[in-house]
Amino acid sequence: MNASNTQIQMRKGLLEFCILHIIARGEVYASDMIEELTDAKMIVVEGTLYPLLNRLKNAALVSYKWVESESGPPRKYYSITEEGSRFLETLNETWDSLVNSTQLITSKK
Amino acid sequence: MNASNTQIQMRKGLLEFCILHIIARGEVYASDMIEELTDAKMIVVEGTLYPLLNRLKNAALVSYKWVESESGPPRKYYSITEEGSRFLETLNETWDSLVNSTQLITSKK
DNA sequence: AAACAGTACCTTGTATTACAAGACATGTAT
DNA sequence: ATACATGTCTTGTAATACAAGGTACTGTTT
Repeated sequence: MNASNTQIQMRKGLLEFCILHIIARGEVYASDMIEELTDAKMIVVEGTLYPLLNRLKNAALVSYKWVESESGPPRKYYSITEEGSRFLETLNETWDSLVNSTQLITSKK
Repeated sequence: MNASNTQIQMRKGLLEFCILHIIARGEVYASDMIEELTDAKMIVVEGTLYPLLNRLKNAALVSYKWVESESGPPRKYYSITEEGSRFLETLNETWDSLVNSTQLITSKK
């Protein structure tokens, strides 16, 4: 039990939420997402992201299309589906509630 | 992939943080913790809590003593250790950082 | 005393998921 | 050709919340 593992555990589940938000803003491919997450100090590696994207796609929360790159291999550009948008709304509520609960517990004297 | 599971995943890792906070405030036993978490709308069941308390104890972040109850079986009253207090401080920072990162991502237009 | 109910602690098995450490395939530059 | 960068994906491992039980102690009712 160490801080590093706990950080991973805390981040768990939040990634799905953040990824959906990023995709909801417009078409992006994996490296775009990693860049944005990294900029926000939310570290994620490829081995985490790709399976997560596949889960989202299998759940019909996102869709993708192949786009040829001008230099390099083709990319999968993801967009959010209607179902994904609805799901994201419930996640927003879940997150607000969770922050609220945690605030309540951790700020008590 | 459903909201209920995602809520569980989001809560994952936060429990350890919240439990440590509750114990840090004074001696409590399991039912006290469940009551406080439930009041704060952070659901947790016994099958989750007991293994978590054991992990914390094995990591020397908390300690406990048996206390006879006036009615019913004896209780394990937990307190936080010095090491636990230090650990909790790093978790506070981790949480702040995580909230900040999430805020950054989810509020972007 | 025997049976029951309430309280408190704990365990086993399952599902989920982040990560490490790779593999593979495409395009560009040397 | 060879090397490098880019992009997608897979396998195996570890961690942990939960469901669904079990065990043990105490007091109450029959």
